[in-house]
Amino acid sequence: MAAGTRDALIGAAAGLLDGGGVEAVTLREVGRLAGVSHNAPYKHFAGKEALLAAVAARELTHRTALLARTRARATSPDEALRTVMYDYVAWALEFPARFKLTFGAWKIESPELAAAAQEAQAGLVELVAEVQGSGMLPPGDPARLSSLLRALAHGAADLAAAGHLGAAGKSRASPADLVDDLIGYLRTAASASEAPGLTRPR
Amino acid sequence: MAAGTRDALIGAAAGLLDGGGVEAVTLREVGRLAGVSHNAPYKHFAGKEALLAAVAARELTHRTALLARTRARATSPDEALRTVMYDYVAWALEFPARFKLTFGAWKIESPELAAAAQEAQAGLVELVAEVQGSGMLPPGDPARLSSLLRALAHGAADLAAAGHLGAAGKSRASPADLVDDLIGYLRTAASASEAPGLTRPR
DNA sequence: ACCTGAACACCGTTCAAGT
DNA sequence: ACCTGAACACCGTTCAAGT
Repeated sequence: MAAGTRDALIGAAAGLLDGGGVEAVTLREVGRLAGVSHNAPYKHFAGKEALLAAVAARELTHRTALLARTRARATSPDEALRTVMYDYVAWALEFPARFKLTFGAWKIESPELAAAAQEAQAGLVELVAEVQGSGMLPPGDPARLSSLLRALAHGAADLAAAGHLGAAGKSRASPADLVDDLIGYLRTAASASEAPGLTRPR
Repeated sequence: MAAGTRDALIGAAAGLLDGGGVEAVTLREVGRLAGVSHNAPYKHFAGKEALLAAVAARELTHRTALLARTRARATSPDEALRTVMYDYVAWALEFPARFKLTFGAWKIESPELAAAAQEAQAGLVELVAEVQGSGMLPPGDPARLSSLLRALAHGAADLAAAGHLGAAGKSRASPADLVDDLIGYLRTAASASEAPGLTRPR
């Protein structure tokens, strides 16, 4: 009640999203779940797209908070990075609709959403820089290396959520397996770049 | 004319897809573009979802043919792999709606689509195995390594298409840059695994 | 400031017919 | 076998009111 109609609408939309994907979230049903009429949402959001952007912003904010908590609790930057990557793919597999919505293409200008996205990215870059400092990742621009890590996690999670990872039952690698593989290769590359007589090609 | 109504419907749907995304492809508009009534599609497809699956299958078949042509024309497996990866991200950036549709989650059972997906994957696995043979990629299960490569390309392309790669103008890495980075790290790891006195951790 | 009911244009799908 | 027109239930959005 005290939560306000706006938050109730966002919550109802998130619930419908989890239940049946984006196509299940209908402004009319959202209003029904929130206990208001089917066009009350227009007093809080410019339209359906704006409501969905608010859901995505809330989700991104949650993810950023989780990342900060993981960093604070981890015993090492290396462990924190792994946990963050695992959390990312686990989240995508558990809530595929939220995942797809959050990283969809937004036609709408949402400062709230843009700010949340930037903060999430900044946290990962900081973490990657820390791991580089401990020698477990190769040197170089931490922003670019974090883009590589994120792209891998994102792609593995998206393909797995859609059932496009290891089609036949042959060698089905989970997204977490691919995360492990990448980090392992990067660690090997980091060691090689430090080993005497082995320099990276310029 | 001789193309048949079915192909005309698929072509019309693909055109609408490119013009304004999935939400722009409407069974009624598809029929209009194909010169038939708004419910003629039901004589060729079970419903809207089935028509979209047919578009995705056609797209996947095209991509598989392109991959085979790239392999045949390349001067080396290494060059072929790079070209295939670049083509993948370029395709995603030029036709984001087709890309998203093709690798979306299908609730529908489409043998045509499943067969096309399997063939596309098999081609990449063969290519990766060839590159491994030339020592430019680390050893191991080629299916798993190809999943890693594909997941990176997929994630980089998807994030870039949605504008989520390198938010601020700071260090915006293109999907192709990330592909280069990954292949470079893998090559370093492959060299390290061959270098005497440097073994991969078991 | 927030909400409502009626209305409009649109869509996916079904059905009874037509050839 | 393929196509059509009418109809049904649904949706996003707008508008004139209400408190």
